[in-house]
Amino acid sequence: MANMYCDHEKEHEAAAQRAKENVLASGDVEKICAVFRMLADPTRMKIVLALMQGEMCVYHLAEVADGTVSGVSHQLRVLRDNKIVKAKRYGKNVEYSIADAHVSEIVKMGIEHRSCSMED
Amino acid sequence: MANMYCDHEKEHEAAAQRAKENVLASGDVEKICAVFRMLADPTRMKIVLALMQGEMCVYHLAEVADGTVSGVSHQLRVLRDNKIVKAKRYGKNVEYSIADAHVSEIVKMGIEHRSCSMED
DNA sequence: TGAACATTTGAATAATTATTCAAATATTCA
DNA sequence: TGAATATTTGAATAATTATTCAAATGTTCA
Repeated sequence: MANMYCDHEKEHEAAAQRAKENVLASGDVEKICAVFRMLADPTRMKIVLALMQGEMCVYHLAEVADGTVSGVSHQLRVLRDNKIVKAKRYGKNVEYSIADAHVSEIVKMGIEHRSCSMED
Repeated sequence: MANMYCDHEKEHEAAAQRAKENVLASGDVEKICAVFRMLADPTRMKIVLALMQGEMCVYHLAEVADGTVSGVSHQLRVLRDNKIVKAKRYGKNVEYSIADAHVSEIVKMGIEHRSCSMED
């Protein structure tokens, strides 16, 4: 505490302190990560991007995501467990849709970020 | 195409079509995912949350993230490769900071999303 | 009821990735 | 130059997770 570790010790300590008192203190880091983890997989991302255009059932989602129905169904379960999408059955079919507006917003920001960092 | 797969066939087909013409067509899905993948790991998220309070060097980041200096350094490399953080050396120290404003915005949305879905 | 269709599930495999520890590199300063 | 400090790297291990295929479940309708 008393000894200087680096040139900007004081500023760093202060920032570190703020960080600890901030979100880190809540112990919610893992839960915040969970949202992002859902969007980190290409198959899941394709599913979400597809659902942002309208509700759909597994068959069409598999088509859009270019995967098997089984594989997409597995990911839909994960997405459902994590409250990213919701499901409703209509007869033989189950229609999926985005669970809440935040999800779409976050995805849109991701797309925007990508567009703006095109000059790699 | 001609046969009905489910009750809302037409709407689903239309949405699927839109999805394919949209972001999916760009082939950038993997790149969009990359941003989210960076934020999907607790250690990396803690690093980013810390840096949102101000620039810091590995030692303090390790302290905040409650990890080893080596482990945090590895993740800093990943974050750097993915343009999430940037580094600048000052003498013996290397100061890290958030690479661009989008990153902070996306993280904030994640935190917000978490806060709003507290009623689990 | 049972055949046909739509979707989900379980178990196994394969692939990805975070973490650890020891060693290497970089920088300052006496 | 060499000792001290700060950071990075490489290789190995451990853990997580996406995908696949076969089988099970749910739903309609003749």
